[in-house]
Amino acid sequence: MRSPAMTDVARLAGVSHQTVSRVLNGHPNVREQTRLRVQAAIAELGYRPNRAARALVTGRSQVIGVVAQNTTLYGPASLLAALEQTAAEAGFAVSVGSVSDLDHQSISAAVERHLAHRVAGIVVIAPVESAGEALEQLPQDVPLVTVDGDPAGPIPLVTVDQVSGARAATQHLLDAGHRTVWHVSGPPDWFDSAGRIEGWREALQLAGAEVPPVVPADWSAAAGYRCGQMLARMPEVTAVFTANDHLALGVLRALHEHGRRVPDDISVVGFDDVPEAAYFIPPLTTVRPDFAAVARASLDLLLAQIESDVVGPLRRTVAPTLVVRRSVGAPPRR
Amino acid sequence: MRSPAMTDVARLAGVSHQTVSRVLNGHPNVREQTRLRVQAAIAELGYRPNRAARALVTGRSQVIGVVAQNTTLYGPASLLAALEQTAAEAGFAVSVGSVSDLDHQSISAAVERHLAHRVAGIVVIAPVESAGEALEQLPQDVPLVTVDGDPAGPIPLVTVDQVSGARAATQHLLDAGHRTVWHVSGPPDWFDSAGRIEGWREALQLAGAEVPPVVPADWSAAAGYRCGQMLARMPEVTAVFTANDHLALGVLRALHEHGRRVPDDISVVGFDDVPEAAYFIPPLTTVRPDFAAVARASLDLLLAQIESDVVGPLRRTVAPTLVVRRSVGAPPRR
DNA sequence: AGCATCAATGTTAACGCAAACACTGCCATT
DNA sequence: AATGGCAGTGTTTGCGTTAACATTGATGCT
Repeated sequence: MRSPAMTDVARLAGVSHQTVSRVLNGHPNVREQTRLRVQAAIAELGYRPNRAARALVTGRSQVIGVVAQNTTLYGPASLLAALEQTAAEAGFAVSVGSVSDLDHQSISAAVERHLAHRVAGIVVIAPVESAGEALEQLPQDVPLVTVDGDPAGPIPLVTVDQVSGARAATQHLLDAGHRTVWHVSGPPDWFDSAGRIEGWREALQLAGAEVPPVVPADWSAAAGYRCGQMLARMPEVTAVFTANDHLALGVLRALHEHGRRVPDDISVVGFDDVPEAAYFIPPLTTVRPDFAAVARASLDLLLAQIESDVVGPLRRTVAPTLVVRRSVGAPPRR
Repeated sequence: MRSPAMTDVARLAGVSHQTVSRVLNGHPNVREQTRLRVQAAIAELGYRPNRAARALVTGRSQVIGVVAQNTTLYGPASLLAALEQTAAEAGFAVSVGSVSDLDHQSISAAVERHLAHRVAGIVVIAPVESAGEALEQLPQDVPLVTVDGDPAGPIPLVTVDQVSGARAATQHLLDAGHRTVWHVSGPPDWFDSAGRIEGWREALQLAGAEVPPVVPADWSAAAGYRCGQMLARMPEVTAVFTANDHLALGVLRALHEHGRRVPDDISVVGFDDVPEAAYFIPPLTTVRPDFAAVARASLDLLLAQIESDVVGPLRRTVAPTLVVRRSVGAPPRR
């Protein structure tokens, strides 16, 4: 028994399938009484429009493709969830296309998979340079938005304001009385890392503070732990801003093992506000990006392109907020 | 300029569109020379088959729908990522359908959204009773697999062996010399919670140990912290098994604040092995579920149904492994 | 009254593809 | 030489939908 199609509904309601289509798509010129009859027939048959057929005839499906690398990380996972929810509210489904690397080939392959499905638009979470390059070379026949992509690139972009977030974090530490702030950074090829470094450096320079060398890491607690072990041995370090919360966690443990108390001896600030950051030892002061806002902005940009075919250097920035907890204090008296 | 269709390829290759179709779908009876000509034409035009058209004519798209509640949590996020990857390898795309609640209505709505797209199959991450009930009442015209669903239900199911994992965790604590083990559990309506409670209780009973009352919580570090504050005040508590790692994190902090050292005074074991568990203070002994294996099993079951229409009480269980770190030690001498 | 207008509805033609069926040679068998 | 089978290919049909166009009947205007 195949599922009912539009003609079945039409037959039951005593109208043509086209009228059913009009009811379904909210066209104006349908008599109220007819509309009700059709809707009753739809309900009675449990009819559900076939999106594939609609996609075929309109050339676009009501699906948005998302390309991301590692949806296990807190940031991407949150973003994906927010995108899905926002898209659902706008009547779109979300199809995920994970990708092992953010190199040219993987990105193109993922995008083309989405293209084969005739998605209405694509959101690429493209935090590294190579991703941006890959996208620029893509056939531009589908609405595209990048998130956390290349701020200097030509592709419509939504991004968390890394710079202002990092600035706020650093300023917060300076305000507490620290002479300077060290920074444990994320992977060097991520734009997120670059932005956070930039904001940190700006805040220091603005305050006339010395700018220590960046301590390079990745996003993992493991790397944070390694860097923390080093920082713990340097008595002049009294304040650390890490590029994310997991790095902070690693740093916290290293400091703890070396007997350096937080915040009494060293203050620490993270980035992301993962849900458990409030339960680190001590509770972590951190910067919270608004993923829902990023998702909304991305969809806005995408829908704007879908509906009006304007492709321009669209850009949207979402400001994060500082969440103050107990991991920051005054520097120790010398 | 619309994108090329099969007929365009056919014209260029000097064959009929049907031959192009045969080449695309790997049908045998095509001369090698013809195949090459067609493939050359495909490459030249940059032709890409229209999945929507294929879905229309075959009645099934090469898409698998996933229904999940909160893909921000580590477990669901990992599972989703693993599913996506496994599905991609089998030539399927994954469409996500998040759901705010796991009640009847939300689940049905999400499933029906997927049905409208004529997905080939649906994976429901359905860890609570109400989800199972909703699914049983659904029209059974699409292959369906639940993950972490009702072990007693009639729907094909893949599940992490919560019981054996919890048993191993508890046994590990008993082996370290503890007289008994306390358990901080997850939300009471989750099957995961129930399974972990069951395994914990089994291990205690098998060892002839006293079974303390379950300490009820949810999955959050906040709840873990609250329970930890209580447990910290009870001198007889020397070993705690928490239903997940974030609970353990909260417990660890509460214990730390009360001056109870881990593992010297109290031992703690978690569940999930989140990436940062190794950097808790101290590094957390925990149970690691194999999400990739769960994803593979789910897809196996789904593809089996898709290909052969066998719907039976299929069931697959994936055993987790204990990861030993430093949060477990011998109980303090009295 | 006659005609234009317009709302409400129906009819037809795509969209791109795969399945069913039909056709064409060629080869092996009788 | 006639027959049958079969590999290789083409033709036709229909999937469920929307868009474009066609039709109908009622209304308002001159």
